[in-house]
Amino acid sequence: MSQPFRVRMAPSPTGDLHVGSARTALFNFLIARRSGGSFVLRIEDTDAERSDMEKEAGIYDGLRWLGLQWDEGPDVGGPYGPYRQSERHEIHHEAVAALMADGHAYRDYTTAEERAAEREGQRERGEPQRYSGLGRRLTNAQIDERKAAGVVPAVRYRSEPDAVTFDDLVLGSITVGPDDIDDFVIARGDGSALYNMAVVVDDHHMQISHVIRGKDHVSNTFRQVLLYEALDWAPPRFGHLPLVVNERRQKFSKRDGAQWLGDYRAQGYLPEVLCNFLIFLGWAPVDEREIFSLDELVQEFSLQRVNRADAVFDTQRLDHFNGVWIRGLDIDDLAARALPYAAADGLTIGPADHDYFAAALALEQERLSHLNKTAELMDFFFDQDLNPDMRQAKFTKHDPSETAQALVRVSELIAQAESYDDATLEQQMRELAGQLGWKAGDLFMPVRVAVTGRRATPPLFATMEVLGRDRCQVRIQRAVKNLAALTGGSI
RNA sequence: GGGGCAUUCGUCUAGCGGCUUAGGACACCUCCCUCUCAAGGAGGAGAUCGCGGGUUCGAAUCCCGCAUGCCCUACCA
Repeated sequence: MSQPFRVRMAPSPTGDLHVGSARTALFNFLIARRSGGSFVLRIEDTDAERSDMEKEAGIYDGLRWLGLQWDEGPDVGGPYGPYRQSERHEIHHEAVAALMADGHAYRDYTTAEERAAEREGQRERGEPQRYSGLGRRLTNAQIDERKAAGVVPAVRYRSEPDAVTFDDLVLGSITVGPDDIDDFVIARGDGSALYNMAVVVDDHHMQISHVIRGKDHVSNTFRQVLLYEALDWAPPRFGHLPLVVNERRQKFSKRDGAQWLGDYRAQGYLPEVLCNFLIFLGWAPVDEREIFSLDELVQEFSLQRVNRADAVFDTQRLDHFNGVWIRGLDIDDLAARALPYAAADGLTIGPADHDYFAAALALEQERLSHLNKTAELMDFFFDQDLNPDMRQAKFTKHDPSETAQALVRVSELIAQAESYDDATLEQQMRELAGQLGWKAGDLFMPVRVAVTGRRATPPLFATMEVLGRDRCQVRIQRAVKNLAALTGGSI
């Protein structure tokens, strides 16, 4: 990639970024950065009636969260604005007028009923359903009549019976036959430009050099190419990415659960992970590495290595990436990221508890699969009233009263330990197990349950060190009490 | 109905005419490590490269046909 590419991302304001759009944005971002070019954000809000500002913000949030900063856009401006399609009506209109002036487009006074009837007839006869140019054949008298009757004409491109070909950066050369493009509408009755028209005009005026988008746009591309020719503008290069599909190999939809970036954020995925995962949906590096930061992707990415086949969004693989990235995070970084999730789940961690939280989190780091599991994994570190259910200890080898006696010994040991740390604790507990004639593991499990209230925890002694002597002592006392209740008497 | 595109383990992918008994990763299974859970390590199972024809000394790789799938087929974007 020698020339700086000017690429763009043109989402509709939906309030959040769709994962498919996020992926398209990623590819565009990478191409721009890699070539030293520009990444343009254009909001395609022409269809929207209501206030889009909030929905627009959702797009910004998603992009920023992923780390895909744009160089030009509605909020940051740029030399080719405005960057909101709804503010470009006049520019579109000029082009539509030009097309009409030189005969490439015409006003169509047919009615919706007439067009529907034509389609219906074609369908019944088993013919391809295409607009035959009804409006071109209306006589002046008919047109006057309709004008008088209040028919508001749409503007249609006047198609010629030629094949259209373009060379796609990903798909290669693509051709559509002469009969397969009809007189499509480029502007509504009210004069506003339709998608294909608006896109061509905007991309041209914004000097977009490469249009990289989803494969679902290839059929639009033929029309757009025609418009570029009619307008006598040099078209950009096109590159169509394979689609991200669900398990059933269809386009992602609401039925497929999480389809918005915000969903993934809420589920505790790291933005780095989304980038890392998404880029592998349709692209692979030259070697067999799998973990890439955005910066590394900028170095490695190449359009030539983009696939043509659609890719299934595999959540298990996403989860795996999340784990790898979480484990790779520096503990302070992880703590800063996990804190909001923990707080959202009701874990109150004041500034004074920060170090304690980080120390505990360090123990859970390799067990944390998603940031939103933080509280679930760590609440026992913060539960002042933890009241361990000792039945979890199972008592397969030693019954509750025996276990209680052992815990009393543990409590004494804790009280006397001159140094309350991982190594000392382990050494002394192993000694105690020996004195008791227990297998070490058989002693550790009830202690674990007593001190954490659960069976699955980080390594026991490191956990006890972080919890601290007092917390452990209190919890073991309670455990002994609970054990006594289980046996129905005292010990 | 029409058009376009695609088709390598269940999934993401490597492969670009011989180096391939088709490589890696996720998930799965076994074992090791081990105080639990993870993480990690070592193995295993899993793809006649959609099917059928060609081209070639030789094809997952090139060509043709078929099948299947997806996308598009609006005065939506």
